[in-house]
Amino acid sequence: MLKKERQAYILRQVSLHNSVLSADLSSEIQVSEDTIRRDLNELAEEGKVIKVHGGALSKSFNSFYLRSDVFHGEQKKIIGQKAINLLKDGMFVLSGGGTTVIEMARMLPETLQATFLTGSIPAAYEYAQHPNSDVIFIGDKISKKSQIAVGGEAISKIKSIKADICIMGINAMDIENGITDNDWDVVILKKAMLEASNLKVVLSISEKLNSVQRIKICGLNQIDILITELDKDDPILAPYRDMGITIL
Amino acid sequence: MLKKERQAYILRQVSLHNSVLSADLSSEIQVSEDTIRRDLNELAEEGKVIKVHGGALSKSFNSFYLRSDVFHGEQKKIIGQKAINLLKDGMFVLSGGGTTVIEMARMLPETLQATFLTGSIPAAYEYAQHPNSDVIFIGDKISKKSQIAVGGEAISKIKSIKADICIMGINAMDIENGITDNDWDVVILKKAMLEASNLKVVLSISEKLNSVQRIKICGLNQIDILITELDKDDPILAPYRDMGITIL
DNA sequence: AGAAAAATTGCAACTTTTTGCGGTTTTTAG
DNA sequence: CTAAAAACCGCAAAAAGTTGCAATTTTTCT
Repeated sequence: MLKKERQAYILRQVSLHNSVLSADLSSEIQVSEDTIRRDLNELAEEGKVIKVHGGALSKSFNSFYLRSDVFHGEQKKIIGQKAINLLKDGMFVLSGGGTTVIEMARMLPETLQATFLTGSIPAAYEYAQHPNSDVIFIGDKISKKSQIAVGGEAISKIKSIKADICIMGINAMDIENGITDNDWDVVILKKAMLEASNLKVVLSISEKLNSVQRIKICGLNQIDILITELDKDDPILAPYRDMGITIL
Repeated sequence: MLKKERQAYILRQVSLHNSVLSADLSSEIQVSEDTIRRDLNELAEEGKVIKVHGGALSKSFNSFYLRSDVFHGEQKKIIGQKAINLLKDGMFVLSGGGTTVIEMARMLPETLQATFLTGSIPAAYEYAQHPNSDVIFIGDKISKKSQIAVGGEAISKIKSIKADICIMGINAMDIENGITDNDWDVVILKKAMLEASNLKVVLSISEKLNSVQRIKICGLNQIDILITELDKDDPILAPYRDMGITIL
């Protein structure tokens, strides 16, 4: 049995059962556990499974309990506060769904009367807690990984609107490649969100600056404002200011 | 069972019951209490549960909407279990958003491969936890009172589909007036949902039977199946059976 | 074609992780 | 205060992982 064939078999088993044991696979396809382990390592490297002691798990199975990113909570609150200052009564706000954005949503002043458009379940929930702001959910198939609506329906809905401001958390950005991500559906969605908004605001903890992921969302020239937890004169941010981005 | 799998199971139990006992988990998954304790310690370390003597508690903010108001939780679990038996692989399920429905969503078997369509934020969130089922959110303006999408956009989207089954919690029903509610937007939505489905299933704790509210959703002749926490031969249900509704 | 290079695979020795168990200490509840 | 339950500690065995290496297969290059 060829290596590729074997790995395809493993992937099928994983997606079928949500988890596999190295020992089982070994006896099923009659190769040593070492080989299975090496296969699992490769597949994990490629991000196709999650390897654990004794076997591997499917990605989707794991997605929901891998969250709880309360680690940088304080930094995200600082970012949220800065972002809130951009919001004014009457605005149409197109909003993404990362933890940073949700932190912001929790801190919104009750008096704000804005309309939030989002495809993120947690974000919609938070916005809906605010008595004076409206929430419009952009529906479609929900991506389990990120708890947001992705797909053509959502994209075309976004393309049909024009928001005052787009507030978006990101996964990676650097000078050379701009904003990047590793989830195709999310990339498409974020592109559409940026195009549909006048003012384009990006929220990011500094840790994510100067890192790159596989798929490009947009160049830095597309971005108007960058908000991090750092002071706006911090040297890390200088190159971004030089690119013409306003730093808050 | 792999360690991560076990911890995922524990997390699920915690979020389901708000608390777990080490001894229970130990006998459920057939490992020593020490192992459970170590798992709980790890999960507590990661901030995913709160460890206490004898077991662990859920972090209240882990699940993002309030659970305290699930007053008749046990009854709703009975109802949920009955409803789950109606769901088969491959089905398109149109789902409402009451607490009873959410209770059902939490109990879905992981192996179920169905597609859930809903406009309820909490329901979508719960459905999205299931690795093998898809969720499609029917977006529109979110009603703060009920955390569901209401409005023409949602209505027309619902009207454009045909689901196998509609699972809906209700607020009031009686023989004379059928199913009634007191929120105009919700009434419109539920009407559309019923029309878009082949099999129409209503979930209701018995307390809500034989009560009336202001606005009519539909007559009893529109309903195929009624699920309550009562035994199907309970005399309270007799008049509904006489109307031709299947009682489960 | 045929040799060199690279990749794949299984094996053995060794390390790390996981887990259950007995004994001891701490906590809880009456 | 006291007894039972739970937590903790250390240990040892089993399971899984790692590493280096040799045998074999596949690929590459002339």
